[in-house]
Amino acid sequence: MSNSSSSRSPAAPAAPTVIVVDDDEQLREALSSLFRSVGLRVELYGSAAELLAAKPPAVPRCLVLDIRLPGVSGLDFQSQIATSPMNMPIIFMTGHGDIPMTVRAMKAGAVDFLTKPFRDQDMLDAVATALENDRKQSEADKASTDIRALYQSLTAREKEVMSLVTSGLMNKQVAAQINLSEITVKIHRGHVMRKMNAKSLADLVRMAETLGLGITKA
Amino acid sequence: MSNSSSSRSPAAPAAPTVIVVDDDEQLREALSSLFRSVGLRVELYGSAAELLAAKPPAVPRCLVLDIRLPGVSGLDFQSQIATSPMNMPIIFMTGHGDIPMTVRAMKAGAVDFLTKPFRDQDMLDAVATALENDRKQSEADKASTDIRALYQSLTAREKEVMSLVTSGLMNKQVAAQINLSEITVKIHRGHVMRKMNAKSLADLVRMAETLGLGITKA
DNA sequence: CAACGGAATATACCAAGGTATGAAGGCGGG
DNA sequence: CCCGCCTTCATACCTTGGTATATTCCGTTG
Repeated sequence: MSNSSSSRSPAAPAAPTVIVVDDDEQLREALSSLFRSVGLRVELYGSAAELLAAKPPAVPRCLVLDIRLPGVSGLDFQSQIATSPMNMPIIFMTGHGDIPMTVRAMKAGAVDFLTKPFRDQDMLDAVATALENDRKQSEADKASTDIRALYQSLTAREKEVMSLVTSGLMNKQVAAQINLSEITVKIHRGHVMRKMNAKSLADLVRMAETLGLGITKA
Repeated sequence: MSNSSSSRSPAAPAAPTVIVVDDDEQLREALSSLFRSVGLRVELYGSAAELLAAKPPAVPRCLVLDIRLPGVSGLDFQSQIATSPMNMPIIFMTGHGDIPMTVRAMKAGAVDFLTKPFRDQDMLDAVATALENDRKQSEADKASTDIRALYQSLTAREKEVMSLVTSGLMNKQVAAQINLSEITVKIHRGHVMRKMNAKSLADLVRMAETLGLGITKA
């Protein structure tokens, strides 16, 4: 069992994937072999539309994209993807780019912007950075999403109590604030702790921070 | 002309300042009048060295800088300033820039990278963004610095107790962890609350977050 | 050396947090 | 209509947090 061929283990980290979108098939193939040579998975597409039609791979992944694409431009595609669930780090390539284009891409969060011809190592460095960013991002997203799900399982009152408690008020102060008896606040508070799966008040405060609670009504 | 010369009010928000560094005097003057026309303070320098010799103005402020400067390059100056106490947002200008230069500047956090000739409005927009960034940044810095100062006033034991308490442990658990009696932990804890000026445990937890406590020894 | 502050501990007391049991009213869905 | 859920509150009891007072030990500094 020195793991070789069959890798259907559920806890497998899933090989990092690079998605290449370029209308030049030769370049696609060259990039594909470059990336595979360092152990990365690769998906190739000739246009943005093809990519959108496909199912996005598991994280970590990133996009390597020519700024000039058939159909939408690379920059437009960047803004499009940024607000979609398959948001991922982007590395641009260009043959005839200009500075304003570069600035726009970088402002919108591109990891790098390489001019053709580029050195293989520059591309690999950019991809490594992008994949690491994606890993971190999806990790943070998951934590945030999980907490948000728990939070949504709270009733309106419970959310209210959680907000006040995590802002540092004592039970009696919370009670006065929302016109309840202290004992009722304690009950809600207990429910909040259980439902949020918080093992301590410190825990709950950190969750409230992640949720952005308390900033809301300032 | 209601308020012109004498503005020595202590709580004054201090006019936002744009610092221009360019070896072309004509351009300096043009930018100066542009910025003053929208009510901004301006400081003009012919080189990076001149700026470094001067006393940096109060926030909010930002730097407008030609990429090609006498002496150090704009990019080198950027890395230099980034780690210095007078760190501030930078907007680059260039007559003969290229894409790799642009990418490097943007990766290093430049707010914008304008090619000469640029439209006045583009410059003003960039400056407005930069000043807003600087305001936010210095606000966050100040909060963090204040908390760090309070934290440094704690004794070694108190720091230890603060770390464990904000990680969610009960007094008795803290006591067991560092081999103390519970009563002693309570005393240290009380000292921590007073010294850190925390009005509640929630407060203290948030401060610990700002300090990056608990991540340290995982 | 003496004084001082940090650290540790104990006893005692009070305030606050937390849970269990019981009970009551409102409101929506089967 | 009845059941379940949310909400509210009370009494009782126990745990935990927080403070005060007092004592001891240690190391540094005037």
